Amino acid sequence: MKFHNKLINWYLENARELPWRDTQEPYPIWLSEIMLQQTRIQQGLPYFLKFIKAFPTVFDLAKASEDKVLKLWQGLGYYSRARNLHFTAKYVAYELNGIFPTTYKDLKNLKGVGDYTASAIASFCYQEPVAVVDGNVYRALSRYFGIDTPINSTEGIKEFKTLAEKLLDKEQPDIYNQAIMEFGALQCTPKSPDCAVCPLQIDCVAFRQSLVESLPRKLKKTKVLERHYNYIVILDSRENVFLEKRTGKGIWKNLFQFPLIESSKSCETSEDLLMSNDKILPQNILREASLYNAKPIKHLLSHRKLWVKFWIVEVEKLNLVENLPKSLLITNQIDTFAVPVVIQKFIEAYGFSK
DNA sequence: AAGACGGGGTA
DNA sequence: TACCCAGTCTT
Repeated sequence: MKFHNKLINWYLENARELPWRDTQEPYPIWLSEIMLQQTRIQQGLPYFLKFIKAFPTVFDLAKASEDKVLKLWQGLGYYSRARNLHFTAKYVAYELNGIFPTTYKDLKNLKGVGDYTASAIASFCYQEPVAVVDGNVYRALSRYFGIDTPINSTEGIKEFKTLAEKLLDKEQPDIYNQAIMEFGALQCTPKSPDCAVCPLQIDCVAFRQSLVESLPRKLKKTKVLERHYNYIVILDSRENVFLEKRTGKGIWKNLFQFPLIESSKSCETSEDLLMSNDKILPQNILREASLYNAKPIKHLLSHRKLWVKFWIVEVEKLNLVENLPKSLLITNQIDTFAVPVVIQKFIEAYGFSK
């Protein structure tokens, strides 16, 4: 039996039921694919359900504000996905009359849609014979064929894509693509796959040569930089608080936060804050800052290790504070703003009223 | 070609 | 800790 037939037979027995597998409509499939980039199904699923409920059609998503989209995306990470999602929704709704492109080539021109996602939508919705290559596919192919080319090298990306195209069942590219990804996710898992019950075991090079644990190969990742973040929570008795929007480049773009003072070393006193203050906040405000968490919160990202401290400044009335940057906004509805997870956790711990 | 970009699950 | 997850975009 051919490789793709074994895979599809396995899939028909083992496939999970997922909401985006009930349909061939591009909107929910596009939405799910964007959400699942570098994201486990278990983590993405509740967000998918939330989005479909809030935005049943691409027009509803297009009509929403970016702030609203980011708020619903809060906690899922890689926020450029949400910004690109919203951009593309507006493009499809207003420039394409709500009709998604129907080919791999045209889909790939959409913002946020790369090789994988274009292949997924083209095959799932329109049965175009194009092969998906995601983390699951890399792992399954690398092991089955015993390929040790690093999957994140330029050469590896080309090699695995070519191989995937060759293996594709062109009569049912949608089923085949689903099958190989599901196989990687459930059977050919990163750690301790249960090779004893694998339908491909007999021809699997990695199994026969005991290479399962060492494949796939991957180039070393970049090193993690450490940073010290001091968030200054300025509030009055009515729980009005200052927020600023992160703009420009860098993490958490277009999300909100308390005014931030970044320091090269850990700040222990309000004097330390003054030393690191980049002419952002008035000195008389900072002198009143009291440290909320003596032990910094360690917040790990894929490329950063953040040490986070929150400082509290209570004032009489927020709108009487002088010499503040114009970029700050005042709110007593902090729960309506999209914030990074580390700030959301503080908000819940501190007990802002909802 | 290498980095930037989040957060959570797992061993 | 370290690695991984239905990757894409920028430099």
